[in-house]
Amino acid sequence: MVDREQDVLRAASMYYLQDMKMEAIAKHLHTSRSTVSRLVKRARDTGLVEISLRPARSRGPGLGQHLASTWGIDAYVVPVPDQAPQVERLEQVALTTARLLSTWFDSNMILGIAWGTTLSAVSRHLPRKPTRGSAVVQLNGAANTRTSGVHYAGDLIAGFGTAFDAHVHHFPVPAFFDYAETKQAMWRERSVRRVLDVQHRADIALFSVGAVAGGVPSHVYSAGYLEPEDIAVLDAEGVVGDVCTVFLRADGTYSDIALNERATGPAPQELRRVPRRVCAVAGDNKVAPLRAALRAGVVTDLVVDEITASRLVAGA
Amino acid sequence: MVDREQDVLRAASMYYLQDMKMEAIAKHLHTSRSTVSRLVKRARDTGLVEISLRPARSRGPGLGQHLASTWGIDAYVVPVPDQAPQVERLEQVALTTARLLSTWFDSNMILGIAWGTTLSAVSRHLPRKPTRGSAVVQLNGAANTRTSGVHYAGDLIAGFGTAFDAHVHHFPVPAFFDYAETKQAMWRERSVRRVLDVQHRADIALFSVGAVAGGVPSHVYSAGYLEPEDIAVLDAEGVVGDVCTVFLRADGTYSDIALNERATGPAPQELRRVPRRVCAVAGDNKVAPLRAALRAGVVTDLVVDEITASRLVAGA
DNA sequence: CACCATTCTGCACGTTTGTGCACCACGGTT
DNA sequence: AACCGTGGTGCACAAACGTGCAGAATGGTG
Repeated sequence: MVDREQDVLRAASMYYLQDMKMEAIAKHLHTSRSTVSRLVKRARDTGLVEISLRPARSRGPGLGQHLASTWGIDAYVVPVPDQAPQVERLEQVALTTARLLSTWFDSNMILGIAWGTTLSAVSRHLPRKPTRGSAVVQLNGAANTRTSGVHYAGDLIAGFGTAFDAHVHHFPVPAFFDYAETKQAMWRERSVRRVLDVQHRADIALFSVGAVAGGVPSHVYSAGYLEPEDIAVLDAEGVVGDVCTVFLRADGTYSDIALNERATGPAPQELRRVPRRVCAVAGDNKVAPLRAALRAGVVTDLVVDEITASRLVAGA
Repeated sequence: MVDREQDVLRAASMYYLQDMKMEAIAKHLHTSRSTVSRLVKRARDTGLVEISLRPARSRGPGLGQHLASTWGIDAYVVPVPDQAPQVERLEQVALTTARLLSTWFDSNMILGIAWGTTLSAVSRHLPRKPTRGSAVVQLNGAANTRTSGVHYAGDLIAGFGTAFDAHVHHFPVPAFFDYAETKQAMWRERSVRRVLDVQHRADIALFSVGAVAGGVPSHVYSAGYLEPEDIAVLDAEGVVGDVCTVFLRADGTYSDIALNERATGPAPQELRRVPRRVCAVAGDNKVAPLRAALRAGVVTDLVVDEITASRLVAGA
């Protein structure tokens, strides 16, 4: 066979665009129906076929529409069983996010990503969609006192990179500096500025929110990034969670929180320069930080499971 | 049931985005599997679900890629059986065009359309996709010496209008004026200017090409729009076909063709102001005019069947 | 209230699609 | 040349899906 991929394309086109039965396609391609089934599956897996739903804002009333109009965002509410365990909710949200992302991201674009439990789940579900001239950039540092974070955040970013055939830009700094002065100093270094520059040109940012308290603890609070006294200070300040390692209060404010001077992620104000800012959230303990993030205006596209969404609306 | 459409959405989301079996979805929705099958079908029919293939330009070599790189366009080559009759080729191209169009067109956009056999076929395959604040505008007149053209072109445009819930703007002029002076005069009228103004703001233009000679004769030449002496002049000028009633020579030139002074459609130069210009073509006799249209640079997105595409490439 | 028309539902069945398996073709190794 | 691993194929069966049909729910009308 001269060109295998050509058949994948033809099969997909005939199947999805022209509603032909696999039987008929098989005859056309001089092969068996089973092979056509496999060709079509392949087309889906390699991201050649994109299946998407129109976002909530253009639809009738409902949870999604409510979120959309209340916050002025596009909301994707993922249906989940009524008492689904947190893990499953996370998994479904991650799957949906992965698909949406792969329909949005394309050649010559730059994707900025944070890291954490949610993002890691997203990366596991990414379909492969080869692009050209695109890049993936890490939005905040990952090193802490115990590890360089290279493996954890590195693998994560690499996952996005290979899914899209994108260049990857790592951000080799700790999640939090110990001294704000070090950050100031580093931010003047050209190696760091290069990464910051790529971040500023990002077309899409993908992140979740971190919760200070509750069920599945965010990496930020559990992996030795913060000292006990830091956490005590956060409590005192009324912090409910973070976006890209920048801490937020319940009302969405974040300036004058001391720790943010030492954080490496983009503050909401900077983040808002990215045209499309996708936030994927699942979990009861993330309701409060999610509301804070919405108030801070950092979200343009929200992917959230039904249960979390209804708690968000209810507790408003 | 409080909200029927909500279930359509949930079902589609679970089925397409989360790969759940209909059985499982049925349990969630407290209904039967058959109902879920119907919900999902409805989601497809109402355009809530969009299925699309990545265009040729980002893919490997092949007919589509060749067209894409030769002409700098996005090409969608529709696979058809080797000896498919012209009608079937047209039908398949129309189906694919209809789908693509409905993924591209959205709220607050303006769609300009020509008319003819091909466009009529496209309108038959349009899925319903309700939008808000959008409009459809007729690009060229349709009246001739025998009918006002209102029914033919009118129904066609209405079809697009209802598919998208869009306002429709008719263009109540003949396809060709008998005297160029009349056109000049009419173009100063405010009723006409209003339509021209909408045309100028179009985000997408949809048209085919007309062929002077051959198999399925274009409406333009067969429905009494032109007098025999007009056609003789066209032959003498070396005209191979038309785009929106503007005639083109094989090399894509069109100025100084007398008849174009009396045509009502936008000339290539004006047409090129529309950001996305979709051309749907099927049929051997349309190869020459298609090449002329490509040379004139009026096409950004081409939908064409495999056979026509290969003749285009071959005879270059 | 009774009536009809319309729409929706679940069932049962036939159709369409997915996949484990055995097999074959090919290129690289020993 | 014999060997082996990888990736592809068709078969046959199992799983998943679509749809005609008959009956239930809904919503006007007389």
